[in-house]
Amino acid sequence: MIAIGEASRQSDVGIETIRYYEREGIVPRPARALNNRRLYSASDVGRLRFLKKCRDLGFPLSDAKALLELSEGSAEDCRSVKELAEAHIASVRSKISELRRLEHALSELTANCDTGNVHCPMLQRLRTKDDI
Amino acid sequence: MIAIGEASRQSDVGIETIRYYEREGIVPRPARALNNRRLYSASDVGRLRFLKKCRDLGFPLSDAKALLELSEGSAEDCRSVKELAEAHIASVRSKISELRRLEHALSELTANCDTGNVHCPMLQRLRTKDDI
DNA sequence: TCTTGATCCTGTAGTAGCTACAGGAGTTAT
DNA sequence: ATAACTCCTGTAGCTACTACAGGATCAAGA
Repeated sequence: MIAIGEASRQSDVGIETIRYYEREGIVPRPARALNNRRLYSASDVGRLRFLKKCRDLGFPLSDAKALLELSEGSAEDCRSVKELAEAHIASVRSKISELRRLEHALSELTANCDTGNVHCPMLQRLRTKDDI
Repeated sequence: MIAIGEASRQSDVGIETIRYYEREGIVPRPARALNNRRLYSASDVGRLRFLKKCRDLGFPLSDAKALLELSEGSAEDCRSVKELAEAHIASVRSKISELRRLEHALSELTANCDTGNVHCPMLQRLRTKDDI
């Protein structure tokens, strides 16, 4: 059993974040030493690492929590995992295309930008153009 | 001079958002009628529309505020506009590549997902794999 | 033994950019 | 007169942390 600082180091999840996950009920409350300090087991650290990977993959915390529960459940509900993952992939793809649209619009807007202009073409279009 | 509801309709900025912009000092405080209701001029609406376009382009509100100020300033500082825009384009591009990395990782993780699996391969990899 | 520095505790507030109330007052149409 | 609408202020909620404040405890060295 290790203290929170060591659990943080082993899982690469910040100390404050660990306590936050506990407050939010994402991870179970850990054991406590006689001096009231939190004590983490290997499987506690495993949960934190699991959550870290989910978050690194961009899953919202609620999904990460659900995935963790699926992972701990008796029957591994592969279908639910797949649904969560595919919904997330879809949202990632839609973010990508939205950002590409932005990139395109911004490139167009700044195309005529030259530092010597008296009237800034980008500002003019932001003032007047109806569609971006 | 129009009321806030009409200004909201004309600018496509929500009523609560307009009041929020006022609180935050993004737009100047509008005139008030004798009954204390806000009154917006055509240029007030113009400012809101300008901000809306900046936000739609993904500029953070602080940038939108700066661009609005540049747009209202006496000398149009095209160089500053260009700097803001290019920094923003860079951040959009970096978000895109991060999301593409995620998309790739997620596709790999779900590649072996099939609803009939007894052990979910994605969960297994989330539990064990060190690098995502 | 004393002290120093590291670690831990709880609880609260801040971040971005809104959005959604509550509770009340005034306006407009029938 | 009454109902439905719009407006007002002020506060709280959203995501997922992060950063304190103010205090307790612990380990190691002089």
